Amino acid sequence: MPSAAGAKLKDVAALAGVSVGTVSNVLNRPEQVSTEKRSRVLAAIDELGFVRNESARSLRSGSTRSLGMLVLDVRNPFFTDVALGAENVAEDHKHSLILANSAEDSDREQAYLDLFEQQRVQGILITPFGNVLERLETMRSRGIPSVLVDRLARTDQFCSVSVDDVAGGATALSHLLSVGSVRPAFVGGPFTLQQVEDRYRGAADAAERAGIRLQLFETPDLKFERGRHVGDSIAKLQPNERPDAVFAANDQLALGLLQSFAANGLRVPEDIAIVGFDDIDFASQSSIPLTSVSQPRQLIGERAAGLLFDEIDDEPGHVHSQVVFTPELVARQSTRRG
Amino acid sequence: MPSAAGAKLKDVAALAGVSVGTVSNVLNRPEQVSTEKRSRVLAAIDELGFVRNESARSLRSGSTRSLGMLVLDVRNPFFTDVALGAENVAEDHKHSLILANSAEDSDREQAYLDLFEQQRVQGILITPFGNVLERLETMRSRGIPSVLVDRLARTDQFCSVSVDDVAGGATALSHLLSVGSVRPAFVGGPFTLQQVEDRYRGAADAAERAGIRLQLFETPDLKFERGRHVGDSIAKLQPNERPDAVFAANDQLALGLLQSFAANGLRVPEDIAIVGFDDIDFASQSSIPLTSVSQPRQLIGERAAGLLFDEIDDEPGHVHSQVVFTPELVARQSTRRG
DNA sequence: CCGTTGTAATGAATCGATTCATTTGTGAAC
DNA sequence: GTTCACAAATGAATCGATTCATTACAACGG
Repeated sequence: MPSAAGAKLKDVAALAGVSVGTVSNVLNRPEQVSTEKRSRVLAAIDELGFVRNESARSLRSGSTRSLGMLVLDVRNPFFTDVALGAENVAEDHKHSLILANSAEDSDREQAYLDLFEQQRVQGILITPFGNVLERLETMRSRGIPSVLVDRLARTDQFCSVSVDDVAGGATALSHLLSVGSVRPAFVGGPFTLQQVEDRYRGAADAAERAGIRLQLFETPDLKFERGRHVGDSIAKLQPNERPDAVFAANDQLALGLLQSFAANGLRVPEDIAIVGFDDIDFASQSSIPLTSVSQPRQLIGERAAGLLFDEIDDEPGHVHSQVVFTPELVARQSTRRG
Repeated sequence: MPSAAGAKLKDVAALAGVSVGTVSNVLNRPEQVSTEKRSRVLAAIDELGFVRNESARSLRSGSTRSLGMLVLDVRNPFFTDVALGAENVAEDHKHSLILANSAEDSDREQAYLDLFEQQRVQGILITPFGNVLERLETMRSRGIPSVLVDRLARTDQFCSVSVDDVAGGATALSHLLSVGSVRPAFVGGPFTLQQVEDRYRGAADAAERAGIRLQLFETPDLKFERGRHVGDSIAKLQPNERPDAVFAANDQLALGLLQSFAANGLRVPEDIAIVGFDDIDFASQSSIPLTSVSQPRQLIGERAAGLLFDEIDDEPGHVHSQVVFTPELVARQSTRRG
């Protein structure tokens, strides 16, 4: 249990009686070193408590063993799951993942991109918030590629991994119809969010195909509180003009509706059914388990990281690709047919 | 919008017509450079798109601008909140926080400590899982101090920031008594977890002081599913031998109980009241909002990071301190008195 | 015995920013 | 006019690991 402070490669070489080059080889290409010297070096490393200096390593070799990941909100379980998937892949490639939180703030987003650039990460996984695509392109031209996560690249300048929200919206609404809804409603907003727009469009189209009108309750955000608020106004409506089922643009909103309905004495699903979107853990853990549209979160992270490594490893021959997952519905009690 | 690839400090110096030392000064001590040269340098930096190489910087200067943080489970909202608090403080000190997930796995924990050591982080925030205290001490002796998070240091070798779980347990139980419980129960385990042990002891002592017996339902873990399972067996008991209130060791467990009781037709809080621990967001977002014992999560992270910087900045004179927060109860509908 | 081939090992040069001892320049003081 | 103080600027040395051209040596064939 040695505790010498700050041994460096040179010291190891001296103690083992070999050259610095040999020590470096033991660290990086152990198969090219004779068994005898290798074990002498390893013994010396152990005795001195030598830890290799990553700064020096990456300065000389020109490459860091790390990826940067920039998400909109670390507190959102969706993103931690995606990050988990990405981290697993990074680990397989012996890279580490630096997770950063733009917190839906353009300045922070820029600052973290600065940081990633300074740290010379090998690549970036990002759910863009502000207007950063142009910057990402110049970063790629300087050798730092990026992959868009949870956002379809409209250009073919990037790889992206996303989910087909239109299909998800259609699935959700079809499900409501299949359990007997004749007066469905959509709750969500703002429509400037592509995902809200897509989920609504999918649902509206599905309703139209069935010859049914989809009522709309537009909201300025997707938070729990907002759901409770909208829920209160829905509960106040006369039974004959009240929706018999709602599709909420995400689970937070859906949980808010659920709480409000419970507080207002509406029975779910008998009086009104609810389907959410994202299938966060708490959807299934609610008192009345929530039906939700599920996205393969870890898989999204894994594929994104996979694409990124493709581009890192094969820079010239790389062809950008857009991976789009189709979400699936998980039926639970909140839409159980009576 | 320049796109030259890989400009380095020397290039900037050449373009601005100054020495490399001056450019470095503009970057690090701008007040020591004349206004004229400073602006010439800044213009050159801009024109070349120069980004300083952090590896080279920290190799030469011997210090990185980063902290490592190692938590038990990034998917647990408790830890993301703590991390958020720590990150804010790190940002104030112009440091970045590298967040890693030991996932309650000793090997991963060791691997991340290796990584932190190689990256020469300035300090470490850690919720230890395996037996790492000894290693942390040798790391400190090599210049990397650490602070224990959500865990009271039993030695005075470390700073720590934690919560008084005994007091929290007592508060929870007193609350149940105050709303009229005469047959309370505790649900939680394993008792090898210090936190479970403490919360139970606090509750048991409070019950004893009131001359009331605290029933115990021990569990092998603290997960949602487990709560549902225990809830089912509690619901099967005869009304006269069934607890009239339960204190769950954490919110996951409490939510499981809640779901089970709802499914079994027990009314909360009329038939049985519930109090949880942690006050995660979803506690308040449940259909029946959950009373819970709340820990100042972000504050924990902030204080921990603060103590760490104290030690980093003032290595010789630093005295370790143990910060212990007292949690507080947030009463909601699940214990509303009838 | 010489030449060839291949494996191990060597160590000086290198990555790019920072540091610091030194030089240059300016103005004030005498 | 000389000295002194002080600010500004310089550039060579440096951090520590990696790289790669070179050397050392052994084995083998002819």
